[in-house]
Amino acid sequence: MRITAYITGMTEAIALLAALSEPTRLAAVRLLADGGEHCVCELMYQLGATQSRMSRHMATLKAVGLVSDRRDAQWVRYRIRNDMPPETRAVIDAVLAMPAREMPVRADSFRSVA
Amino acid sequence: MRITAYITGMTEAIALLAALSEPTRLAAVRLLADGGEHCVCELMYQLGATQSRMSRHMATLKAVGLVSDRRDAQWVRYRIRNDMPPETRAVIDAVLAMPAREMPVRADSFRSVA
DNA sequence: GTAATATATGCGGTGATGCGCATAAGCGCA
DNA sequence: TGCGCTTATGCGCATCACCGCATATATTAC
Repeated sequence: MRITAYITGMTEAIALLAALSEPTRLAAVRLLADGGEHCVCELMYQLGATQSRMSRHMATLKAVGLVSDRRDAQWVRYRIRNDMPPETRAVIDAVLAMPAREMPVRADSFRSVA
Repeated sequence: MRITAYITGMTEAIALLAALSEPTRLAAVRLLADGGEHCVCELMYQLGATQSRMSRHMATLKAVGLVSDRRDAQWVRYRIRNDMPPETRAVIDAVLAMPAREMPVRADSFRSVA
């Protein structure tokens, strides 16, 4: 899904889900969920990501309205936006409440019994 | 995101989000959210999708454990799984609660003020 | 058996996405 | 002005996701 939602007629829900469906971005949101400000350098360190990679992912999160950024000297501090629609916030909270468990190998990948 | 979660070490949350971040799949989940059974032919009609496309999307939703299917004569009836983990169900409910509004053109796509 | 209906799947094309690399741009300080 | 630190971005590449088309499979009816 194209997350460049400025042009396309994309639904907010889809933009939100697409933004969160990337592991590094979701991990960043998890870190930012403490409510504090985090610079890119800290995020890349915590998540083991490249500088350009982390910068771009944060730009994506910003584009969909999940985070805001603020210049502070050399640093750019990102934080979760507190003026999100409550429905959006509810989705994020629900997602973060999910255990970080891996997908189990499902025994019923074949057709379910009637 | 690769949703073929049987091989990769993918997080449940990521698999769920990736599955829901596709417009047709999310729309299908919306239709199935009435709790009833819906065959592929009905879904493709309601959503204006091709047969193969709809079939594949439903297979994806099934692969991540969101829906189950059942053979009924020529038809395959899909429904929302009722044995989902409550955290997963909570995410779905939160997503479906989001208004179907389109992404607004954000005036603050540039840097936020300090 | 054949025909009709419904669904799944192999295959190839196409565009989107995520990445690294290099470089530009912003900021403070000497 | 120049240097160091931090972040953004242009570019090309590799991969992946989604698609349509054709075909296979499953089931019922005749």
